[in-house]
Amino acid sequence: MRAIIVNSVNNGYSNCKRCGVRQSALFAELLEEDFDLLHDQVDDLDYPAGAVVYHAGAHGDWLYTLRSGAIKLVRYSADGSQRILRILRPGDVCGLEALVRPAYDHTAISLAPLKLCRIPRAIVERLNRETPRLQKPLFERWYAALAEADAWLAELASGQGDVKTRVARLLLRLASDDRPGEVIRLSLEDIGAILGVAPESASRALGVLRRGKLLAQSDNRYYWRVDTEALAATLASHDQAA
Amino acid sequence: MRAIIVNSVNNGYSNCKRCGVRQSALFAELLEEDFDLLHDQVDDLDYPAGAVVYHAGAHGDWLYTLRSGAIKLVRYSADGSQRILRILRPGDVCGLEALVRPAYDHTAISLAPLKLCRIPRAIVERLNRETPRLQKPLFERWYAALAEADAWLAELASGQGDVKTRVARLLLRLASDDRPGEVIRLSLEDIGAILGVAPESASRALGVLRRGKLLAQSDNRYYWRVDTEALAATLASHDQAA
DNA sequence: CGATATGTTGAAAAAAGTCAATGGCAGTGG
DNA sequence: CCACTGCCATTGACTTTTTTCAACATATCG
Repeated sequence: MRAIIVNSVNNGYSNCKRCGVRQSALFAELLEEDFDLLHDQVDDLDYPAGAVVYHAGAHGDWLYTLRSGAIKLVRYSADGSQRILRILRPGDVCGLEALVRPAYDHTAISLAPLKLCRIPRAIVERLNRETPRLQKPLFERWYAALAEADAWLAELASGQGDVKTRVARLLLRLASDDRPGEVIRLSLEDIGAILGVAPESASRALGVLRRGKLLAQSDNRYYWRVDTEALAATLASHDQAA
Repeated sequence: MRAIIVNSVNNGYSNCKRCGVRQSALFAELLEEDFDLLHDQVDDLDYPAGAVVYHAGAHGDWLYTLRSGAIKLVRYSADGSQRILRILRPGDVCGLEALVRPAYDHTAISLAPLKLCRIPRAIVERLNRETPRLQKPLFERWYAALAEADAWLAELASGQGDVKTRVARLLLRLASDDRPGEVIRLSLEDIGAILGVAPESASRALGVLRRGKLLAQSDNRYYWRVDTEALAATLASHDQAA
């Protein structure tokens, strides 16, 4: 579980330029010349499910872009309870705070087998110093993280409906174009750590969705099959009523 | 209430350079020469309590730095309910998203009479283009907003204790060195919109704090008097027990 | 194939929400 | 200056939701 597998040390020129997530990722606007700086510096990593990419408090030496899988960002309280602050999906960047603070703020744990690119912080800083083209994507990333946090506060926190509707909203929010009809599978404990509810309550909410044919097992053990449209419709009518 | 009072159009050179919140604000690291760009562009505004600084969806033409008072950032749901996503205090920057999106994400409303500086977005963008010195403070601001959102998710959201402890944590988090022993006074409805609880529940929680001498009226109608140390101690022992 | 994790379900207890009545304060207008 | 009005806060009684605890089922992994 703690093993990390380094697939290959690529040269940035050939791999990053062609990377599938490049459009949505950090290096979308770089030019040919800029990629020379990445040469041999970006590593391509695989992690199994449940692996820790980094711990809160660890020295922030790398930024990561997620190519496939999903990551939970966790914060542990003094009393040992945990809270999940965000779920990252392909295209997202992880560890941005390394650009501003010496250490990571959260613990990053994989929810499914990961493919990610590990970029030394120093390289990002240098690129950012030497070309103006990295700044906009970086601002976009900061904004994306903040917008996601705001959405969780506004939609998922308590007072925004009963547990059942909040679980439904969470599933809908986790849906991505990346895997249509599929949503990353969360443990009851994880749902609890996102919504601030007891795992039993999460179980009951999922039960209702399953019975309503809105949720089912997927072929892939790390994902659920979700009827996104029907779910959205249910939520819309529910909101209307309220 | 909708009136805004423009105190004075200063010239950036003389006023911004000497501004009390400059150290913690956007322009901390600028040099003499950079201030020439600010000349006559930064306005000094006063708002009464309860005034709207900008509406969600409005064109994001300005960034604001808060010099005194407090601002709530509000998001309204489809059903008319509101959620408060952050409370800004002196030194904070407001409307950062204007650098990345055409419109503001939240509605900004004053909780007490405000003094703030209004900076045209274009000026910030230009300064940022022409000097590398603005980038770090901007990154810091993005990070500060995100760190605050994370803290609210982790400490204030449901599942992190009963209403009473969450209200206590909120008060503690709103305390600032700016006004030692004082905390911005929130209406019960606002506390509800932050914590996702009913105003009546907030009232009962405040009642307990008042009876424990941890909370009292202040001379200033817009603030509470809070025994910060005692409050922190109460919370610490409570956490320990749990 | 058993052992441990994780998920499900029921019943009781606790927390918070709702509803309604009351009280207090601020600002308004006689 | 006082009474009136409207808004916000407080409090109690009752209802609903959610948690908790416990038992049981199911799946996963060695």
